[in-house]
Amino acid sequence: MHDAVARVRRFNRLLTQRIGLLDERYLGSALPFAQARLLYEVAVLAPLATHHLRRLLAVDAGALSRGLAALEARRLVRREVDPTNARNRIVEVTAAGRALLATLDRRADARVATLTAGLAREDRRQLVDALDQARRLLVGAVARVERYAERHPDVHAAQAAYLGEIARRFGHELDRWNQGPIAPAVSLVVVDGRRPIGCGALRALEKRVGEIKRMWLHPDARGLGLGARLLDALEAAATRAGYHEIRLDTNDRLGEAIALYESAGYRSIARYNDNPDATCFYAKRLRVMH
Amino acid sequence: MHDAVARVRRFNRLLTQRIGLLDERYLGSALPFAQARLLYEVAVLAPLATHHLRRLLAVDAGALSRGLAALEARRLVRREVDPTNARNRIVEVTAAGRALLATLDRRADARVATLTAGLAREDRRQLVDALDQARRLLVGAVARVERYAERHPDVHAAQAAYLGEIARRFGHELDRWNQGPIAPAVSLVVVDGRRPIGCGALRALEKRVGEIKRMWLHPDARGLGLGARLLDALEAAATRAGYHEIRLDTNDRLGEAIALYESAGYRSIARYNDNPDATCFYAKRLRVMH
DNA sequence: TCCAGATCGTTGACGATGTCAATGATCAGC
DNA sequence: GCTGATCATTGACATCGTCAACGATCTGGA
Repeated sequence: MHDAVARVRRFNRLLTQRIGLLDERYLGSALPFAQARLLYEVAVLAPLATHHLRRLLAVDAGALSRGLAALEARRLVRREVDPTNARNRIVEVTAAGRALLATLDRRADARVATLTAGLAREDRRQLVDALDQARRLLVGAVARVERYAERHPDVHAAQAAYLGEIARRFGHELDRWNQGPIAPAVSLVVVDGRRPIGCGALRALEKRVGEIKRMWLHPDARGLGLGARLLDALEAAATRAGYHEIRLDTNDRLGEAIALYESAGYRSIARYNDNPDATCFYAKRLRVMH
Repeated sequence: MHDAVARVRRFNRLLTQRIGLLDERYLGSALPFAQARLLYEVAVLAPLATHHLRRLLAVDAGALSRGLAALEARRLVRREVDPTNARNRIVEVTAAGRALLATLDRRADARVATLTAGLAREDRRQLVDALDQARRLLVGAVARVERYAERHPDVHAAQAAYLGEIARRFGHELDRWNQGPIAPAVSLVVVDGRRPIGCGALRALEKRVGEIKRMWLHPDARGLGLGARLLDALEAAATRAGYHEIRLDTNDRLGEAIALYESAGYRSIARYNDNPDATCFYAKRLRVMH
């Protein structure tokens, strides 16, 4: 039952935010609609610089500035000047922000539960299945994996979201080893038409050996087969670049990523670098192009 | 292919307008979003009094007044004082309004076609099937058939929409025979949560014989099984009221209605009244309650 | 016949939202 | 060290939804 609600709400979120359904507009009016959506996205992506957030949400700079100011006035988010670049602002969600978000989440759950309460169990199952399939196919129809110039702002934004998510999940920022640019690289970006919703990079590790770095998908875009498409595209780029093998490192706390690599034929290997944040290492031989 | 587009767009409309998806907001910016939606609904429902439109769309009176004024300034709709009640305004769509709507329609079609162009034929079929099923189940989950007081404004609004649609499809208003109140009657209204989206009435024809009048569903709510549910509810009300038989008249130009009646077990009978607009007559014996 | 209360459309006011443009601070690259 | 780019902020404006006030009109009952 709760899983059903969660699945309906994923579709809901896809349609409301990525496209626009079911109007969670007035869940008790704790927050106006746009601010609630903004708070959700910040919670998913923070800590993050606002100009990256702007890219990932495809919103106007003025609107974002005012929206974040409104959230900050309510002490739901915090904006701080980026110490490494005084033009930028880093956004984070406060404890109060997370608490409010949890409340809104419960209300939205209850609303969807009410919505589907009138359905027989079997119909509810069918609804959820149909919504899931519709979501998968809609995203599949819209999403594209594209090669972007290495310095394209969308590349930076998606990679920053990756670093932000890791920092949030690990409770600390990645080691300096993992910060900064990773050129020379092929940068792929997953776009849903208007927005970057994922990324992945390829760089040379040794002669004929490439390395995959910074693969990330927006949480709302996971579980739809996009990860496999992105990985395919990275491998194809590696093959075209003449590599015979791809390696990558990751962390055992990133279960989704590990499952993806293993199902794509990557095998576990010994540590091949000094990355202090990595605990797992994988490799895959590529079919050589002729 | 075109059928696929039409089906996707029905889902689209359900989500954008009844709930809110896919943002046909800026189809060339010929009209702002709310005005385009209003023009569409007027075209589907007109000729209709604005206070009925207000009920059917669940919009604020001020918003509707300003929206219609904006459309009228562009000469897309016409508002005229109701000759039978000077407080009311009757809205109609001008030829220019219909032409613009057709343009917007083509653009939306093209947009959906582009959206699904990336899918393989089989995937596109699955998408359309999933969307249709999701739409059917969502509407089924939300829609209710309820008994309203005979003079409830929503009853009048839905019945007015019925009369408006007939007038538009027939090219002329129904005969006076079919205008005015039809009391004493049971009035059922199909509601989607916020709005009336259908109606049907039952009145006494003879002792133990009831008559169904003014069955209507909003065009966007057709083909989802709601007509059968409404008819069931009317028959149940008739049974409870002690009727042994139900009759109804209709017109052979209303194919959807005739198909519904026949599939529900109604059999064609001879003319039983003087309704000048009716060409077909049906009856069904009810199971007697004990 | 007349009057009180209900119905209806319009208008003003307000806040939220999206968009565009101007501004000033800061940074990157030559 | 200078020029052009990047970034956040702010103002201006139109759209939109909501609430309230207003006047015109109608309805039902005395």
